[in-house]
Amino acid sequence: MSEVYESKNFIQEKIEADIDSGKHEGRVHTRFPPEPNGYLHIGHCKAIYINFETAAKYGGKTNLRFDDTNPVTEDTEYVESIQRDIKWLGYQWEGDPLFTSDYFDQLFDFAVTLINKGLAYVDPSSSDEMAQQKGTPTQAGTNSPYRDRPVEENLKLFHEMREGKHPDGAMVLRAKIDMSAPNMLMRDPIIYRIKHAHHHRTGDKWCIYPMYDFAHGQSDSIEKITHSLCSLEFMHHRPLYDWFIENIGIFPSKQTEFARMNVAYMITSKRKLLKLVNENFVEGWDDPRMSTLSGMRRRGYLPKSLRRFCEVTGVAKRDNLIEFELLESIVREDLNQSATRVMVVQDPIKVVITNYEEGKSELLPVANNPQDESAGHHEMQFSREIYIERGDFMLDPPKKYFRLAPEKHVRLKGAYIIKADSYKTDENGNVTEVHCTYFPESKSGQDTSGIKAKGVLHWVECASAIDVELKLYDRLFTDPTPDKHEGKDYIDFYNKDSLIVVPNAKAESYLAHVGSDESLQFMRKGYFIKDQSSSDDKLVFNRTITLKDTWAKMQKK
RNA sequence: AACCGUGUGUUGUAAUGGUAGCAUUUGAGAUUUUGACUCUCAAGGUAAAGGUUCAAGUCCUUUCAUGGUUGCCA
Repeated sequence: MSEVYESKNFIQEKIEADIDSGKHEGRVHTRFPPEPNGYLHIGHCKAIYINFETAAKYGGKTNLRFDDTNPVTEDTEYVESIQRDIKWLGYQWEGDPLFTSDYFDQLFDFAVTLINKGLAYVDPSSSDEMAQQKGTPTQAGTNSPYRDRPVEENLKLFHEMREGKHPDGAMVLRAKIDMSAPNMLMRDPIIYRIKHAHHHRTGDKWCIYPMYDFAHGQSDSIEKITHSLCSLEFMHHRPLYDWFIENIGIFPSKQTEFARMNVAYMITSKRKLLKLVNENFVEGWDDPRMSTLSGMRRRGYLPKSLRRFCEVTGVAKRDNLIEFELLESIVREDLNQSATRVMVVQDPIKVVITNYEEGKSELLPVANNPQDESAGHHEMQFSREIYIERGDFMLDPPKKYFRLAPEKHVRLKGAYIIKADSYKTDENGNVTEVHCTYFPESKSGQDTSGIKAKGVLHWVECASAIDVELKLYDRLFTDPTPDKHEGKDYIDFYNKDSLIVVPNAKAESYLAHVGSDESLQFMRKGYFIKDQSSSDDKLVFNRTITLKDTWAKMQKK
């Protein structure tokens, strides 16, 4: 048996080393710990992928834990959207969703433990004073005058904090570590603060809340998480993470950091996304232009594409900026495999086939997906008057133009070859109607005409066409890193053409019956999905992405 | 400046000290009843300098570049 060398990322190598050494009896348990204060975005997508896939690879489990230690910003709306999005992505967490707030009692006890060990103290210093004490990265800090407060006094004050005897900001509980540590986080970090605020789950039970550093690691430990995978920004927190676990004496979860994924033209700052929503640059968190999972779902991206995107972009520790084109190529590749082909004319111009008998019509079969024989076909009505795309007819075509022009032949996809004979114009010289003749022997699939037509056009028969609204989406920003320019706001790079509405496109009747989960390809145009805002009276389709267009690219040169 | 990280084609990511590969992108061509898809070919890379070694992207040293760290956010 020859062994194929399998390349592993650094997290997998670390886990395999742990398994080989018998750590935790080879158990692998990860967690995804979002704060419920915003919608999940492409960056979370990567974290979800890494946590769930890594555990699954080693037969382990993954918890979903809401890191809800800041009642001021958190809300149940987000708790729900987050669960919906993770499920949509295709992952299922272990058991019920968990909440850091469920551990508030234990965390309080942990704090008491530290106080009793002389490793935490209550400090009434003001915010400014504490900042002074902290020093700077190059300058050691100084001890708080309250650092050596006796244990009994700390205990009494801490309980008073809990009982609501002190207002917000009056005092905090601090860990007693090392005010001269090179790592600023080790300079007696705050672990509990007073916040007389209503919590989305614990209500008014608490008026003190633990800080992230005093909640996250311990929550991992309580859940017996073996591998706590997080992004690089928490690297500096690892010594603190370990310090608390060690000094409280609880299960030794270990943190490993990876570089978070950055994607060109997408922003992932919750605050900046929220501003786009609040100031109506987009229609909501699920606007198809947003980098949120909800947005990408509404845009028509498939969950498997997102998973594959995460896989293909890999796991490493270096900063990265993934090209948007890579995401697009994956989205196209998956959609190409499964999308139903239909014809929709975005900017119609009427074509009259003068030698086609008036009043006659026929039904012509069109393959649902040439990539997949088993997808079958549907029928399109054909008759004397049809619409084609305005841009597919030119009076004075350039070289290598395969489309319709006077005296030129084209194939109507799935139908006949036609030749343009004449046309009508309005008073401004714009073409309003094209008159053609068709070749009865050139019928699709049984062509005996011998006529060669290089161009193939999509079309929709006038009488049976239905009106639909199209929303053509493009990237939200005109710059790949809109929020990385000094002195410029990311809003300055807002792409005003990121949404173009086509109110009256002409679609074949098939679209009247599609569901909102059916991926569609509007032939020669792009991939679309029915929007949730559609009603029986008004159908709306979102453009997921265009088809590649080499002709347009050639034209630009 | 100090501390902690990170440097492989345009971008992303592989390579057990032993042939620098894959995808994307770009370009050329073939094919095509979607100027799509598919196929073929091509372009393009180990930050720099030294060292160890039969052999260095990989190990060591120095330099350079780059990210993070001075919230009662997570």
